[in-house]
Amino acid sequence: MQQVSQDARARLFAAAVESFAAKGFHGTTTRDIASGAGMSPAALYVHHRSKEELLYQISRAGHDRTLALVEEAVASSRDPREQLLAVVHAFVVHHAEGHTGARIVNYELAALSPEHLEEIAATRRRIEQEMRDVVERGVEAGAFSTSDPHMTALALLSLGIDVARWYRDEGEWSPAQIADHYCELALRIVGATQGP
Amino acid sequence: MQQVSQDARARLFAAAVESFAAKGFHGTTTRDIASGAGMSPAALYVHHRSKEELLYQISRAGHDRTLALVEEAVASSRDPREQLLAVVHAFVVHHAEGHTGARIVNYELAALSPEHLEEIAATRRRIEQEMRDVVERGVEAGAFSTSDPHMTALALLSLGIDVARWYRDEGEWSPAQIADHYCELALRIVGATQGP
DNA sequence: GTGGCCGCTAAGCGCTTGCTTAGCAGGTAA
DNA sequence: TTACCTGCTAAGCAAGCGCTTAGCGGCCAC
Repeated sequence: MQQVSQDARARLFAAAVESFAAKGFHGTTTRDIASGAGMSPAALYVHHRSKEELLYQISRAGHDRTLALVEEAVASSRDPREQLLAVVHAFVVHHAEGHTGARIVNYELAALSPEHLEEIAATRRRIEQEMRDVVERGVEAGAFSTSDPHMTALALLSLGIDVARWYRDEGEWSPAQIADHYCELALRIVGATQGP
Repeated sequence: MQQVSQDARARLFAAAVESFAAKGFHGTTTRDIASGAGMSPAALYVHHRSKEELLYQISRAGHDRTLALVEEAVASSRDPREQLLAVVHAFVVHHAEGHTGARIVNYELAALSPEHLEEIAATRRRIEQEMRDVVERGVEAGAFSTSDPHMTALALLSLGIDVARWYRDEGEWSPAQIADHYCELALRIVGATQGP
């Protein structure tokens, strides 16, 4: 039974992700979510405390995943140039393949309760800090050249986040193709000196 | 009376912009809009057909303004490099200063009726085409160098649009400062050869 | 002065919302 | 067989939703 219960919980979670991404938190009803999971409206409250709590869980999981992704990419090398390429590639692929979840993560923050928002915002700051550190270390090492590392790092994140907005599964580019091109752009953006 | 009436209409429009931007279309009630304009809920329907119609008017006006901005910037010079700088600067300043309206323009498209959405989408395609043309003309003239002008143009627009998401009035950079830095980034992104 | 008009509101209609409650099948244990 | 537990649903509640209707008050031409 535990297995079945976990499955029902996960189906509700997945249905909520789909619905929130397509129609937004306020545009989604608890009936939408329940019927998307093939259950009655009341079933939602067997497994989740409220609609907002469900949004929070989705946002929490999405932000944690993104932070982990970024940290892993940074840890994959000691060379700022390699770190930049790893972070940008992982970040862009994640925002393209996971655009459904990423839309909730980036565009439904206003629907979170103040307490939940503050907690999520702290994770966002850590993600931004990781990117800023990569750019700053590259500049210090003489591998990058930019007049404002802070804004440059923000632009790099911005570019990746916005992929979740415009990416379509049926589009002409695959997530990997976009990521490859964005890696080229990233090197230019940070003013990377000629490679090894 | 005409003057007073136009004023009331504009106040409702402005209140809707504020509310839609802060809470999203579905998160905003007609009572929010009316009270934001200092009027009773019924007053909204004296001046606007429906809540969706109001969103459409806001989206329509915002997209027209953006397209005009881009077209003017492109027309300001015959040199691709100058055109790029003019477009990026105007685009970024617009998305920072007008971030309230720009958020509705870019993130509330899903709430439009299918007919309204199609009309708006056509304007968006024209905006994208303008940017693509600038990049392609630059490449043809040998002023720019990029492996995929289409995706590069998309990245430039993407960078500007996302400013509307993260920009804060109380932030450390002014719209002009952001635009100036983004112009530098834009030249790098398109692989501009050394300037005159 | 007065009849007509116009911008606006008070009140409320029908419906949908998030969420609760009472209870029902079907499996488990003794 | 019986008593119980677990995962779920049918039904529905109070509140809030978009929008409508009937009518009021102040300004206008005459």
